[in-house]
Amino acid sequence: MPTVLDVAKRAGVAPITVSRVINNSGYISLATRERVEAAVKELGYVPNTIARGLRSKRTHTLALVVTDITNPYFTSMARGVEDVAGECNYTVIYCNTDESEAKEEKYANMLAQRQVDGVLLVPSCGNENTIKFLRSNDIDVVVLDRHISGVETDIVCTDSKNAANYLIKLLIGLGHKRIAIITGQKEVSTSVDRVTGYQQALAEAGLSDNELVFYGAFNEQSGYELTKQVMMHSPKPTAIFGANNFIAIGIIKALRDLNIDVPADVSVVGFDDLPEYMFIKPFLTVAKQPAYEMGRLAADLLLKRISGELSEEYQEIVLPIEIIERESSAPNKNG
Amino acid sequence: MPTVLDVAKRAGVAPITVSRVINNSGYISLATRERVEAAVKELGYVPNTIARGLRSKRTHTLALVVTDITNPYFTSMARGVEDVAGECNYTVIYCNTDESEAKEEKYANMLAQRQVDGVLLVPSCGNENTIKFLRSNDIDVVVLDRHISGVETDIVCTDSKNAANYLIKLLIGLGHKRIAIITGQKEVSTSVDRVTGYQQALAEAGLSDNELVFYGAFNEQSGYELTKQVMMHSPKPTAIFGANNFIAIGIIKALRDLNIDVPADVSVVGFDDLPEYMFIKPFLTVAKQPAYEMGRLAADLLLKRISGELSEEYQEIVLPIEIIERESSAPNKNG
DNA sequence: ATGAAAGCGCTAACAT
DNA sequence: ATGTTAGCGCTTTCAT
Repeated sequence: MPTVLDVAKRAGVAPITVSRVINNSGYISLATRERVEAAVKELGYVPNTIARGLRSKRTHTLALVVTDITNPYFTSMARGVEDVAGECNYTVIYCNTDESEAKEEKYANMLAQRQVDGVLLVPSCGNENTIKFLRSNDIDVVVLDRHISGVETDIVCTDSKNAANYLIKLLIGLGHKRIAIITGQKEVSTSVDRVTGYQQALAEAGLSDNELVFYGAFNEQSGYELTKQVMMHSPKPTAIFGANNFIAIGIIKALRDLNIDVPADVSVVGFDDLPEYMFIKPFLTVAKQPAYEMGRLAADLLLKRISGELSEEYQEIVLPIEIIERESSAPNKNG
Repeated sequence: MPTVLDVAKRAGVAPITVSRVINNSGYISLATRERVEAAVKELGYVPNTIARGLRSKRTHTLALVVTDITNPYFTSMARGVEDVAGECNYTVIYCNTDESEAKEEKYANMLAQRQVDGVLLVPSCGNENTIKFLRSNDIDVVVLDRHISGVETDIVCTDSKNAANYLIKLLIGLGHKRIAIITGQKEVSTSVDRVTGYQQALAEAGLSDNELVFYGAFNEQSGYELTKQVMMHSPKPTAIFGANNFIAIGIIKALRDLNIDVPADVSVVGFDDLPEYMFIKPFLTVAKQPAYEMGRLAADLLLKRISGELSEEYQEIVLPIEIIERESSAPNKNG
């Protein structure tokens, strides 16, 4: 693969001149520029960002650290990040922490090694170590979604407390008096904020004695299990607030398994919307491809290919498709 | 920030020895190893992957190029890729092409510049240029989901034709005779494969005369519009096959807008499942955060911070939350 | 408007 | 088991 030197020789100039043409920096005569550009084309030269980064201390790379890209909330966020980054010729590395402090640390370390220019961080835990560590490695950080204590930082978020307050008032307005909240980890700001909003709404309605707060984790399983606990409470709540989308799903499933009707028996409200298209009825009959498994196998294959441990022959891996019949397909009665 | 040299001095060894300790390569006495490790810790040394990559020609970086990370099918795939990569200390850059050949080319270029070790590619178009270009830059490629013509390659995919064939047979088994297929671009292999499976199933049932094939794009809008066209056909089809999840959603919405009942009037089957949690009833009342916008604003803020064009003060951007009332919250009738 | 020299931080290749 | 030397490809710095 050609380097600046090759291009320089071809164009009869010094390497630095090639650099100047490519980066549009400094003064270059039109004639020189044209000769250099011609040489670049002829040789199919592609500048090496790695080498550039080593010298210039800018890698033109960002990282997005979320808890789980699979949560549609973070998926949308990721797409937003990538769109802007792409427009600016930045590249985005993404990482899933699964709310684990250990994974967050591991990734922070990887990102520092990689000299990314900046990190967009949804903090998995309440503490400021990651931010401090990244900063100590000259990496800018913008926090997303959750507040962090113990350190000042750029942050983009919403007003969870207020929204939670509003949701609870909505339930109170519907006549509910025993309202439970099922939320995430105590250490996460959004978890706490949503509880605070909940408590304030109850207090304002003189219902503070009815507080029913359940901390857990921001996933479906936790929502499911805590709902079963909640419903053993006596008297039972008539409404439940799930503090994120996955918890709300867990709630709905648990209530269904308990034969409790929503909303006739218990009202449910949630936080974070699910993609609009999930609200379509009827349920689709589909051919389901094993997307996650495909991703895993492909990455595995690629890594093996890279390490050279594969024979020359190209491989084709074909995975089975599962057919799932649901209500959208029914016997024909229309001729 | 400390370098190998600093660590080497501190430990009283040569830089290469530090390198050997860090990479677990070559023979190192226990005593030396311990001294080096101590020095690493004391200085808070973090190896520079960029410099390493420049020398060793391995960046430990993969790229995942999909059409749209927002499609849950690709989201799951991405998570699978990242899990494996993370376990191997590889990092993943991801890119959305939106089925655009131009974007694919642009990203291929960016990735070559960045010297990624390998690319996982869902080809946006049928042609082999991207693969050839990447290979000419010493980058390994594994193709995902779609076949490509004109070049041999590693590939991970499913048997679309067969699954499509099965779905159509299922409809035929339900008594449907006029079945339409709404699919994606003619240039995309999965699009063609699914049509082929459809055609074969019809042929086997002696229904070839009833073929109703509509090519468009793999998105909701295309599914929506083509459905309106399909339903102007006379006699109307009694079943429609949507060749991916977004198309199927478009179909369902169009039929709803046309006051056509699914499945009483028209059966619908799709390709690619939607996340399981999408099939819960009732519809949740939620507080919806503007995730995409948050991502965009945060990336923007970070890039500005990196470029130094921001004042010293940290910024806090708080976005509004939208409350969406649906059926899951109802008046209390349970005391 | 162009170039020469140096060096970013690391590791491959070759000693010892 | 450890060290020396050189150089990856680029851009900064300082000339001219």
